[in-house]
Amino acid sequence: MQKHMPPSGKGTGTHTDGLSRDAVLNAALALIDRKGVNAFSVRDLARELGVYPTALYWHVPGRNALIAGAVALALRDLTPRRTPPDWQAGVRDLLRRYRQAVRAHPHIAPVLGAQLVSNESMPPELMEHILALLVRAGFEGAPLRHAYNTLIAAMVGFVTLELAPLPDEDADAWADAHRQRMQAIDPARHPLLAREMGRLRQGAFVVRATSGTQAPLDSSFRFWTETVVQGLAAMRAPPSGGT
Amino acid sequence: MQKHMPPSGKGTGTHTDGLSRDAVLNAALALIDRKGVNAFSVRDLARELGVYPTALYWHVPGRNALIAGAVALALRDLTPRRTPPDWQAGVRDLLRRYRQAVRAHPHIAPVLGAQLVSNESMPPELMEHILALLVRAGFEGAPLRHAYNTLIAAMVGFVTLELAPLPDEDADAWADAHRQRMQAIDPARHPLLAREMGRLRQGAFVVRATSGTQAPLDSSFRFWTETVVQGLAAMRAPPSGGT
DNA sequence: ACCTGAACACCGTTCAAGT
DNA sequence: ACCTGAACACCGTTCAAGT
Repeated sequence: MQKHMPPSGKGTGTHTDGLSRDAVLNAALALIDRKGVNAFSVRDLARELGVYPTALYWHVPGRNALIAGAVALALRDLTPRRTPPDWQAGVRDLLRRYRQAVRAHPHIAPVLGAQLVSNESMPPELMEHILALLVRAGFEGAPLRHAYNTLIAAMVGFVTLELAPLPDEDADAWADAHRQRMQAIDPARHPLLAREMGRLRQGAFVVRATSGTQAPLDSSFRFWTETVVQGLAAMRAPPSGGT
Repeated sequence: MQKHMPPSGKGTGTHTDGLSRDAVLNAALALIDRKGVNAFSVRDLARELGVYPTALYWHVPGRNALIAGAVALALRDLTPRRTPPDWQAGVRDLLRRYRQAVRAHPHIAPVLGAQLVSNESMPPELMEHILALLVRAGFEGAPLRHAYNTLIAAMVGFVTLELAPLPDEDADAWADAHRQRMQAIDPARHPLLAREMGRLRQGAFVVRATSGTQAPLDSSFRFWTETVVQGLAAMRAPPSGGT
């Protein structure tokens, strides 16, 4: 019944020969950092560790768990130790820290966006911290849950898109083709798109031909952060009449 | 040089025997709807079409293109024909329509969140429409680009998380384990999380044990939408002094 | 307890060959 | 123009066996 249960923390610790769950996950994260999640394979990882592929199954239930564990490592030091009194500063700080953490391991971005729930990558301290910020902002009851969902979506959403991987097989070929496609936009049918093309090419989702890894969207990220902070501030009280 | 170029639209059209790029992509979307993107395989698709796997390569360059094309199909009728005069209503409508489109094909959510850029899934009409809304809201110059990025992230972000697939192998086993994990939260270390547990289990990211497919987060989505609208409204003018 | 080794049932994609 | 058919170089995971 009870498998995948390594030496229990204490014990051994003398020789670095044996694999250990931690060593495996660290190696997995390193490999993902180099090749991306899609190209990440159990067999590659085993090769890297000088071990038969099946040896890994002693420490970890399978490929998915390897990825989830690696992502958890990447988010380990994300949560701040204290909740700042100013909730708006706290939100800004949270978004900034999350972005920093993912930027250190850009290839995990797709997993965070798409499989957030299915792994235990998200530390409970982070969720507690988010709730604390929102309680300080004055949310309670049902709206607290909605604000919680909103803040998590805000934290993950922008960064997932910003760091989304471009096709890395024939990277240059794709980039050229994409640039042409964008330059070929018909100004008659899409006037605004054509007019703003110059600016959008600098760094706009879908239009850009580079990933956020190479060309960070710093000022758009700040804009995003302010939008969220202002929006949450406005949502604290029930909408005051009007249209 | 020029491959993957089917009959050119006109012509034939008499017999439904030959594959045609469109038939292939439609079948791909149907298969993805049933099995999810991860489990989607070229060989399965070929089997379904009663054809050798390699036959598909005549109509489409490879697996990635199959997925991108299928996603593009799912977003085909997303863009509204006209830009409403009220930009706030337009934003609400856009987010709602996007969510509806993805809810019709929930398994494409991960791809949209993570690979938005790399495929041509995003129709140019949609980008034009987004720009039109934001111009109506009063954005121009650099802020227009930032608002564009913000609105796209807002459109994609929440829905990607809401419809993120849970582990579907041992679904029930995972759900039970996850519920226990959440129930075991230590109230001493995570007081707010423990206190709000009852409400959060109903439908909060990371905490919930069901996907948005089965348990939609309707009211949180409305909250999200309002937050974005209010936030954008606040960002139209430069922040007016104050702390 | 931890790893080897063989085996199973798959993959995506290439290339040459058919019609 | 469009598809067959064989082949290549991979996968993740199982199970029994070793030590």
